[in-house]
Amino acid sequence: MFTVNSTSSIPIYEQIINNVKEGLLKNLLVPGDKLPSVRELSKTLSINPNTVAKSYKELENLGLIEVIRGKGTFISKNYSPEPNTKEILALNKMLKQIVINAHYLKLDKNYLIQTINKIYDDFEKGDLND
Amino acid sequence: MFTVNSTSSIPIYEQIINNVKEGLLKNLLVPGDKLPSVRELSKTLSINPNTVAKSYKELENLGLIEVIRGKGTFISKNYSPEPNTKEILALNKMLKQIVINAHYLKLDKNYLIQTINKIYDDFEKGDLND
Amino acid sequence: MFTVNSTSSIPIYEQIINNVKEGLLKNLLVPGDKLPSVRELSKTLSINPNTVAKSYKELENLGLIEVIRGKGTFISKNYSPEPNTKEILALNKMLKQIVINAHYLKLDKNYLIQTINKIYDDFEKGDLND
Amino acid sequence: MFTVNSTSSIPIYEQIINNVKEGLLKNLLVPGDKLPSVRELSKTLSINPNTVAKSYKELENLGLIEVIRGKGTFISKNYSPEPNTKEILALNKMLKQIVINAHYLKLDKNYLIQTINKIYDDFEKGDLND
DNA sequence: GTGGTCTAGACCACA
DNA sequence: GTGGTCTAGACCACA
Repeated sequence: MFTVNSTSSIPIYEQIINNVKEGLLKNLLVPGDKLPSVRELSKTLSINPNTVAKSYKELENLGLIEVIRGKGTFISKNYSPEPNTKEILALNKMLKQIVINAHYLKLDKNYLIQTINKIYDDFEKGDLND
Repeated sequence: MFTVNSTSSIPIYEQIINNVKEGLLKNLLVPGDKLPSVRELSKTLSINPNTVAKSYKELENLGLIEVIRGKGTFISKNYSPEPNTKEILALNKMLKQIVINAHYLKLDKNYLIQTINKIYDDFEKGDLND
Repeated sequence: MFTVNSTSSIPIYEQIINNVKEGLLKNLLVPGDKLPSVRELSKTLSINPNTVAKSYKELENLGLIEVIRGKGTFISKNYSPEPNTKEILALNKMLKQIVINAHYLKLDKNYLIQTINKIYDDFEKGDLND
Repeated sequence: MFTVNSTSSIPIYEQIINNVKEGLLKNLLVPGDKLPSVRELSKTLSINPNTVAKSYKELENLGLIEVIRGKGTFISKNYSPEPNTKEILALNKMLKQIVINAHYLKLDKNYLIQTINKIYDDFEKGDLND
């Protein structure tokens, strides 16, 4: 469930954040679940513990996970984002950017909507391919 | 039509590329249009000429613009992307990432589709607000 | 009267110390009162006995509680802090830090004084909410 | 204006954050001011650049400073906290904690209010002692 | 020159 | 054993 690609242009610590978000979507992670410890995950992924720690810190800032000192790191139980938060605005900007890019690639609205439908279908079918 | 934000996390040179793509979507730019010169645009935006040059270089690589020596830089007349190009795959990945982020923000498929519809509506109405 | 939050950034052993101090302010604890035993409290709060023991040790160092061997732990009867002790200096530093933080949050002196008045009012009314 | 104490129990990176907040209160820093670069400040304070970078990152998350890539770090021009933000709630909790500590140190409401008044007076007089 | 990312490794508080 | 802090130092994108 945790996989990172060190040659990607996306920083490793962001890939880990995405791994967790994706795990939530796929129900591989549910509130209360314990994440691997910083040291453990860094070994599994053959990366530096600091890099994992950075990911966990950001996930904590996002409110997605909670750290219990001396015990470990857990998926938050009561996570609920405020509407109109910075992140929702950021997501809207990303969508707008996608529309712009689609247009220049000669792809239209239907293409986008169909692709979104397909992505949701894949998740429901448990199709976990990248 | 060219606006950049130096504090954004998106590199300025990418913002310029986005400006051009957005101009195409809004029909502010059509094939054959002349772009401002590197020096001119760098003055207008108060940024380093190297940054503008980098944007134009990438736009040229993308096939979106053409440089005619001694005359200037123009929107390509015969631009048509290959299907299944790297960029379409990248766009699909961005869409998938958006679905993942939407889920963790408790936003569902309908929200995404409605937002996309809204973005297209805004562009059609000529509503150019950010 | 004893409540701890394992996800808080404040160590649990300090939260217990604060519980006792708060109990004194609210007159839930008065000199001579018996505190629960280390084992008892650790069970009630579902935390490690070592953590409770650490709290009691520090409260004893502060002079706030007294251990009577074989009988238990009690709120000190003759507690009176020396003026200008380390702790008073620490409290002054905290106040200064609060002033600095208030300013950067655009809150002024009146806000702080009103809030302090409100806190005292709440305690007098027996309003024990957090 | 930047001073850190490596023997303090407050992490160095937090001390730097406090330095900036304090500079704002004393008007040693005003919106638009450039902060020393990460490398520069790390040399001045004889600490590791990563530690300075961590401070700057958090100040950026707080919205107090803005990073302009390749140019440097600046005090935000349009900083205005949302009311009832997490930080204001945290400040209120700190105030409550101070009231509790004051009581156990036999200090009363008047002491706190007088001390706050004194702190503001000192800042107005330009008394920058710690 | 500027900040961002990452590795390697030490030491610490907390539970 | 758990995460938090810090140092030392490398490499990179951006302007």
